[in-house]
Amino acid sequence: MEIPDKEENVKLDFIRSIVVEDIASNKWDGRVVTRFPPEPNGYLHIGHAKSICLNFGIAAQFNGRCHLRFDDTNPEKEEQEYVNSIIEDVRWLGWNWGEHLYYGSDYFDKMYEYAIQLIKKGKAYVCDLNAEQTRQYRGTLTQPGKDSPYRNRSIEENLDLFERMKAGQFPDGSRTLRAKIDMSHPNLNMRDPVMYRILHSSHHRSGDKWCIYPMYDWAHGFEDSIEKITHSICTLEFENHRPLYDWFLDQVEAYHPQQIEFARLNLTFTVMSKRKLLQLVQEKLVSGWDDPRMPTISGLRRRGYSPSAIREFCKIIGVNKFNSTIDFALLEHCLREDLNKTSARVMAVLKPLKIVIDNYPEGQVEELDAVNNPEDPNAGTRKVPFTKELYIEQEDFMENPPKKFFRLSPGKEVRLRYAYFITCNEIVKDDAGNVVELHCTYDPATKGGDAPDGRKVKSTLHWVSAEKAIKAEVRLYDHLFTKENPDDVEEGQSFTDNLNPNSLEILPECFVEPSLLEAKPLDRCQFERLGYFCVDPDSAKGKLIFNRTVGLKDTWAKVQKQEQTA
RNA sequence: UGGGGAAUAGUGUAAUGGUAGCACAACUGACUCUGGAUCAGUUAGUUGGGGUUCGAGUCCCUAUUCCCCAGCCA
Repeated sequence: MEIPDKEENVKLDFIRSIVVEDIASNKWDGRVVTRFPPEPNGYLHIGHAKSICLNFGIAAQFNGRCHLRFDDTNPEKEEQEYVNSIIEDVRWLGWNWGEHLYYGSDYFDKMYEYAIQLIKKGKAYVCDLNAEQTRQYRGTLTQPGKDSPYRNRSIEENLDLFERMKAGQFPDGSRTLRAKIDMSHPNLNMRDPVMYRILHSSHHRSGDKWCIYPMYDWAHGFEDSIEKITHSICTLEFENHRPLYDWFLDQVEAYHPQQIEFARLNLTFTVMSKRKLLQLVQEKLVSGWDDPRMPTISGLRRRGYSPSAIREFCKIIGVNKFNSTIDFALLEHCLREDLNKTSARVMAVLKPLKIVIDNYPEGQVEELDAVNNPEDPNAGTRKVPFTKELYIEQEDFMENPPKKFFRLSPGKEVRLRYAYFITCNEIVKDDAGNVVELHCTYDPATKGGDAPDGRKVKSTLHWVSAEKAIKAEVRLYDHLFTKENPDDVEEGQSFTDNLNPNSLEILPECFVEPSLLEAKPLDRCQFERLGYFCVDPDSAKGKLIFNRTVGLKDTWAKVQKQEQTA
């Protein structure tokens, strides 16, 4: 497993500043305890990574600890599959919670005791209003609510009714336990919020033990409290809930962590809500939660992202209290920066064009030395076989090249990387006029790629031996959505209308150099001049499949684009 | 029109009353056996209006804009 970098040098964002102050004032006896509390109702995505890196990062930086806690208070949406994936993803990102793996559902008994306590204080009551009535009684943003007719039941009656709710004597939705706060409070969350609802639903952990389940507001503070969390970090939309968080904890005089809210991550060209990601999966608009186009951790992993690239990204985007949308290019920048340092280089040809070296001996095979990673001398070298018939990239040849095209064209000399200078002499076309084969000559004196006479070429091409190369499938990806903001839709449309029809391009007939024969799923490498690639888990013995993680920066593509628009 | 938050280059993010800095993006150029990488450089910013102050992105007032809240979801 990759180990996260030292967290010591992380700049002090507003949350870390609070932590530093609290340590200085000894507010929590010097303790720093954070938690990452996902609900297991979906797969984790890059937005969660921001929260994970924040919480685990703070713990690492300040000698504290961070708990992984499943906030599993709604059995209707939660599944073990999600628990498993979340554990895998957080671990893959490189974080370690030690023995501190918890489940909110493990605290249900304690929460129930607290509820009894609140009823006994006259601060909670069983309400017989149904969901619709409850909404009507709540009032609106500008109008106060009305007290429930059941608001003033006696403590004894409430105790009895709540006991019978727990015992399963009432059907779903027939009653709730509510906090007695203030139906005219300007913050709607304080208008007698529901603490428990009746749900005869089997829980992924507690099974059928309970048929009443705590609501988030009631449960979350106690989960934090029981675990002696110091800084309970959550996203902005919970700001309105903080008064309730505080109220509940204070009513029962429980240990009281500090809730701090920060802005969730938004990224261009993608959606980040679990609901929408679920929809993409359920409607089969992607191949699954781990589709390489998904912003999920599992999707990014399969795409070839490295944990350290994601961590670096989370580190540099900062933490704040206002909504912002990060340019996807920044994520890709972090990716390339990491992959450039760590990826072994290999040669692969995606759209092959056969070339024949006319003056190269028939049947001869030369094993040429190639550098594995120019950024890392320790990565060593490997042998690449050179033969009379080769493949180069179709895009690397043009019959009638424009001025700025440096690659192969009739009469032009280029270098084949680590091999020889070659010159194109003859073009073979099919009946339709497509170039299907090139005849070239090589200069034996340029073996290894340097001309003894000091002559220069403008371009170096990648290539593979037609006889020795391995066939492979390559999957190219583009943004899943065509718009920077996929939610930018016409009236009546949905974000799925902005799906990019060209987000996946499958190239079934590619060739990679033979050193890749033993490549295993999730192995990463750079295809020289093309980009970073990763072996897809769909690969089987004898059938290699590569995902393009991200392309290399391509100034030629930029030049082409400029000329098109000019 | 209730309450809670927030506004710094195109995008992010620093500056905690004292020269508005950094990154990404874009654009130049150098170098290169990856048109990669690397290096050098350019463009570009404090939401508006008042006030306090020797001095304001920062403090005060005011206006504007944006986000969140009316689940028995989290």
